[in-house]
Amino acid sequence: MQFSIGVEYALHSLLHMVDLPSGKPIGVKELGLFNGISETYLSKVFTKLRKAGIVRSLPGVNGGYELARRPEEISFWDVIEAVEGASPIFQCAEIRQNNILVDKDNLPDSFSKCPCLIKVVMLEAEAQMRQYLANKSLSWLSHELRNKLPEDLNHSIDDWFKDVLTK
Amino acid sequence: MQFSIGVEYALHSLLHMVDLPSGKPIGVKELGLFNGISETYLSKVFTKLRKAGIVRSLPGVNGGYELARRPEEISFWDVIEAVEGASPIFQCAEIRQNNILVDKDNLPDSFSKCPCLIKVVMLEAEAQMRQYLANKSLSWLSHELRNKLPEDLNHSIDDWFKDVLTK
DNA sequence: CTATTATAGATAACAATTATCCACAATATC
DNA sequence: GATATTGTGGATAATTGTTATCTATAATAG
Repeated sequence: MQFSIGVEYALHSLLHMVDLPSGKPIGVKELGLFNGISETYLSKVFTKLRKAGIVRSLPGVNGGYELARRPEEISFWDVIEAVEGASPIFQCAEIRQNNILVDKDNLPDSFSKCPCLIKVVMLEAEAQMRQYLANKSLSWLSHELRNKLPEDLNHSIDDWFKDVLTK
Repeated sequence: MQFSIGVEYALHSLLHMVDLPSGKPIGVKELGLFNGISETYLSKVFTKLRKAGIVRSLPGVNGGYELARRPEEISFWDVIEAVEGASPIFQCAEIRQNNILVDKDNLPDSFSKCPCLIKVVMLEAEAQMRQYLANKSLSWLSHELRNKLPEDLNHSIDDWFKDVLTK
């Protein structure tokens, strides 16, 4: 049970879009090159991010993607949900209905009234994780890394993107 | 991204082992039949549960499995970890090392000193979920269901297992 | 008009999950 | 001791999901 690698691609890419000058979209090609990851797969990931309203696309020459909202308002969970889809981690298969004592075509009232308790526990556990991730924003991540990475690396990164955008 | 169906199989099966008389193991065949799920796959799941020390096996005629610890001391998380394995949900691929500005064979100090911050966030999020699940025990689940399910269904369940064990 | 970029669909390569089968070891019962 | 039952471990098949690529198309800046 794992998150898709697409989540990691998305976060590492979106991170660097925080500080780009507005009105200057960045292409999937550049983001893929910068991160050393598959460009074509990354383009699929960005299509999902766009459909989720996290980024905005600008087709055509010098086009690309830019953040569709302020980075304070883009959380880790927003990104995960966009890339992974909204379905829960624990997909209850309702096997209680397979129980030998239960008639599937005529379920007892207690089943329609109460959801499977195991499912309830799992969903609540997932909600705990979700809450934590919904409180970590892209802008927080960006600031933390500016503080933690060495000055010169931050500088090289800034320069690289400045270079690419003025090509 | 989803938990294996094996987790659901395990929880639904272990649940009914809580109230069995001690010294009376129950077979995978019976548990599979009772829950209406694949017996052969369930046997693989129980092998994992045994290796994790959650159940104890007794081979031979009238053999089967029984809980290896008190149900108060078996948590949802114990079961998940046994079935899914202990590897984290977010398997950081360290793509920061692929970065075009980074020499993979000569990583900057900041990389060896600090783990990828995105990974740190994800692991902490998983820890939130884990903590919740580590606090829900098999005995809690069993008691809750005894209260919530209708009297007659609880009774039929008890009868079914009593029947099977005295065959 | 042309080059560039995102979009969408098809599809391939690969990996993981789910499920089954078989040979074998252990054990209760007769 | 013979036999039937039950777990064990390995091999494998069927199915599904993930990751990655390619192609054709639409949009747009210059």
